[in-house]
Amino acid sequence: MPPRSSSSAPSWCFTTPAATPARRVPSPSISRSTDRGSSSGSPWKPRPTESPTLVGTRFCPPTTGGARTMDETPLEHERRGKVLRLRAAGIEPYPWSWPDRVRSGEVRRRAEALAPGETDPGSPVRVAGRIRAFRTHGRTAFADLEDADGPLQLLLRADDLGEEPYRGWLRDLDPGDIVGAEGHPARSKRGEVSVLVGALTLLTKAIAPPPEKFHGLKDAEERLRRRYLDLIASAESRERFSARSRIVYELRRFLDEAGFLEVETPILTPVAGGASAEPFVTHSRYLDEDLSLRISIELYLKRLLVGGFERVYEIGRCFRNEDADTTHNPEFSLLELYWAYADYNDMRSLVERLYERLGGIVATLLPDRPGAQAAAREFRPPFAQIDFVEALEETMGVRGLLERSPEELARRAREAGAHLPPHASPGRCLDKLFGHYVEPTLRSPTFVMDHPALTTPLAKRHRRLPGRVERFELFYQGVELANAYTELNDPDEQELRFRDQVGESGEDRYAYDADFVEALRHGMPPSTGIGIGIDRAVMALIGAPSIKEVLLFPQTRRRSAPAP
RNA sequence: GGGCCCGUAGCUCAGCCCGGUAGAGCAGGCGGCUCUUAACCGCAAGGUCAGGGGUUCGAAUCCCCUCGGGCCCGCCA
Repeated sequence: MPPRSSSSAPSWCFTTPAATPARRVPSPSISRSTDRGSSSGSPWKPRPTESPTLVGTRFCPPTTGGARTMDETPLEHERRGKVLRLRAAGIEPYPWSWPDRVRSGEVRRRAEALAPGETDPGSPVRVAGRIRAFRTHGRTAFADLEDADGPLQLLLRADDLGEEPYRGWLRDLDPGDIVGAEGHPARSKRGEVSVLVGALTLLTKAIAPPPEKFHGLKDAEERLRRRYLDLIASAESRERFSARSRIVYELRRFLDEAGFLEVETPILTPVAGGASAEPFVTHSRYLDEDLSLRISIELYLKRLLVGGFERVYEIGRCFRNEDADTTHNPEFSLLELYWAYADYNDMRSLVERLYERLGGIVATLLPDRPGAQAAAREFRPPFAQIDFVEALEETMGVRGLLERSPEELARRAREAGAHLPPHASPGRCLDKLFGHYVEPTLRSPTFVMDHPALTTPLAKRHRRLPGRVERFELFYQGVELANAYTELNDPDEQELRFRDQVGESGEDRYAYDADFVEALRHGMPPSTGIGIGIDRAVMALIGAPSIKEVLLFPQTRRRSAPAP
């Protein structure tokens, strides 16, 4: 670390040569001219040979390279002119680095003890961030800087910075520019935590202006398409996505502590199985075969149970070539977990502890978000449990539902508003009925238990209840948050169910995975498995109304070219 | 796939019902101001009214089509 201080003057004083670190070689700043003592001739007087049009009309950029392009706005044109002027003055608008930086939180801590108008006499700090607002006030100016820790005011005075820089390049500074400032923690006379700046360095010139400083970016479409602007303008948005990252991080920690091993399995697969959904299909030139992007992770993870791994999970992107809406995106993140020698009761208890942990995390992360606070309150074990059939019969006011004819079930489902194909299976009808009558009523966390076997071909039959499988789904606020089974591990039954599915649907969307059946023949231990949609889990935990609020870049249509 | 709503300056929005020179604030320009914080004061500028077509003497405004987005319903474990 090179020496920072000078014996002759306060180290932060703008006009002191040692004001900036000696190693700051590739990072020219406004202190550059004084650094090198080039006192002859101000860099602010444009040299006529280089940019003649700067004389007289300050804001008419030079013609060389300054011509306004077709799709450039007047504002951007103006800012490009500033770039040229800065370069003409020997200031690099896009320097290389800004070492020894502290974040605004550090400054805030040091300035907290100060009285209004007081300056911390200790060592200077170097901060960096984007300028959100700029208030000039004659020979004093205020800039609102923002970095990862939040906002921080810069207090800039001509007396500190020097006449030429203050009247010169500071005027070419705009909201949206990224700057580095060196100076002392201070409080303004009004008490605002600030940095009393001794030297200000342009770190990145923004050509395009940021969103409006007070209202931000509201247009829903623009917020999705240009998420970076949403993030610049909205602390709430930044916190939301940070919270998502933390949720996934805590999820991994929880599972690792529980002894589960994270693995990675193929996304490009010959057969997209494990769920009923339309896959995206692509083509391998190497194999000269069509491959599907996975729609679930299930069948590969179960192969690992056959292979001897006893607790595995994967968190990964899955893809379904279907519509997008407030709860669906064509690509989404799925957690699947498989646990040998355990059953769905063990899994239920794991899920309770998991959501309890995550609820506590979001409550801490997002103290001002009602949805997050509600989640922390609600996800307290034990969660409610209801029996699939009992709950449905009670809500519908019908007895013996499982003994009703397929025709009656289809009729009742259609009466409930479901659009069903002519020969919809009874299982499908029961699913529809449950989705219509019961699911919307499940507001607090509720396990729906022991589905009819008809609705769930891939789970193991119930050990006591005939016609049922060992399965649970977790619902919260009417949305499914988890789906778990005691897994089917009988290879012959698995083969039959694959065949039934393919035959019954009459569609090619159900894929017969012969290789998976072959794996089961070698013996998969009794196991339980679960799938949790990460995006929906995050939505539930933070109270987001749409999946687009928890996806950084949700799928959007290509912007169309103007019609001819 | 069906219904409803939205698209005006870089950003946030008026104007649209009831057709008659397209407005404001922020941001940007010029000038002023040594403690402001949505700073303030003065001046000047900034537009493919999403795109195309139609009605009309005249269309941001009325009608049709297209594009993009949002919400609801449907479809999709």
